[in-house]
Amino acid sequence: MTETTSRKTAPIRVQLLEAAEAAVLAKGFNATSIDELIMAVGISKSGFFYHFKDKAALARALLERYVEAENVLFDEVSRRATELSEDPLHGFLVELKMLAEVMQDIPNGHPGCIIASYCYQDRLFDDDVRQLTANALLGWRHRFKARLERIAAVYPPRIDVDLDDLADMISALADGGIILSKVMRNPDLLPRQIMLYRAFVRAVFLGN
Amino acid sequence: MTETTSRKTAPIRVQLLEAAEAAVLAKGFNATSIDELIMAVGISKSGFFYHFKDKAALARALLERYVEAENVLFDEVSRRATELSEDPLHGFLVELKMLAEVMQDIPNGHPGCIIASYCYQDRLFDDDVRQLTANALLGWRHRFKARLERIAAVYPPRIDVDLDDLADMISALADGGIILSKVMRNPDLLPRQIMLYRAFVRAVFLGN
DNA sequence: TGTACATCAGTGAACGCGCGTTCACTGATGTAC
DNA sequence: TGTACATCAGTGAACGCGCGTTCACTGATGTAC
Repeated sequence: MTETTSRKTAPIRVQLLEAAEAAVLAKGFNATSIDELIMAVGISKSGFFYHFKDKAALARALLERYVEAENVLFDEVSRRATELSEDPLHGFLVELKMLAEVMQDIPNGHPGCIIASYCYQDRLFDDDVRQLTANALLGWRHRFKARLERIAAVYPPRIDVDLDDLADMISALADGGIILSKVMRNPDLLPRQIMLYRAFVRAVFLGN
Repeated sequence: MTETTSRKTAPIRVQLLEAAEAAVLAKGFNATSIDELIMAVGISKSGFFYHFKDKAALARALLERYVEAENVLFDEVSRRATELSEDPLHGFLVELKMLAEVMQDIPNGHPGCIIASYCYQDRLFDDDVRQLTANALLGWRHRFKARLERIAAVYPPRIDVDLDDLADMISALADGGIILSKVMRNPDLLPRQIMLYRAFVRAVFLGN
């Protein structure tokens, strides 16, 4: 009954994290006050400190929740894509298309990447948090590199590229595409960049 | 005698902007206090308000200075590259190589993009500032699209891509590459992403 | 079934400090005549 | 060359408000015996 879509009221702690995520992505961590979060959720200030020992604990919980959710999303899309195709290249191309569609379908565009936000405020956080962000990006590099290597074993690359770089490129284009979309107020720009990445992958392994 | 390399002490206003830029890229705008800037520069708080009517004026000046500097850099690299080659495609490939080298040569890696930073804190700023960031990205789209169109006139694209998207891709990869480099603490990641973009452009117009 | 205690999920009031901003002032340099 | 005034580039003290954090407390639910 604990739905991920959280029909009806989610636990206070989760409500706090949801309010915090939106605020942090819009104003940054420092400008996000505990006061505004408790007002949004309807508890007292001391109630906040029951759930988080201090503001730094909120920062860490927010990051962990975000990374976990992204990993679940990637797992899900990857699973659906590999079900549809035996061939590693075509499976990956399907996966990228699905990823673009997921981004396309977010009502007001992707709300933003907590890692990118934290990266531009990293002096506010301890090394613990910095390590978590680096590990998240490393994880995505490994995830996509593994897929690229399975492709390269079947389709020898037509273009000389480093597979680590090509794996990182998807993180770079996601973060960069989110920024494009947000700044230009055009949600399409992110999925379009992902489709461009797909065209590149196709060119690398298929030659067109 | 007013050197852009600013040997010997720059004007106080410029010193304030330099201190502010470093602080904003490390902690965000809200967490950057006027106190720390005046301590870095050695003036009193009222001295700050002589140069900027309020903190919002600092935000705007910082952004304008950053966009201007980037445009100067792009102009410079573009000029040097077109001098070296008549052919639009080879000129652009040289330009991208130079851009990667410039990024490579920054001592501790690229310090960060003010536009990306502001994008993740945009509720802190007025529409004036938001318009400036959008216009900067639009300018870069037009700049690179013009180059791509001149290439496409000579080298019909082998891969079906939208030239607006391909032009935007360089902004996306720059912003995304900066984030990769900062989070993973590896300055090479940004220039490597730019070289990957170069490989893609080559594939689009040359087929390999 | 009743009593004692523990845990959970908070409340309410107070704190001190850092922040952006204002205001009246100042000493050095530039300009008009 | 001397005087009057204006501008430039700041100083110093005070302000009030918002922030994160602490502390003693509480009422509802769960568990042991």
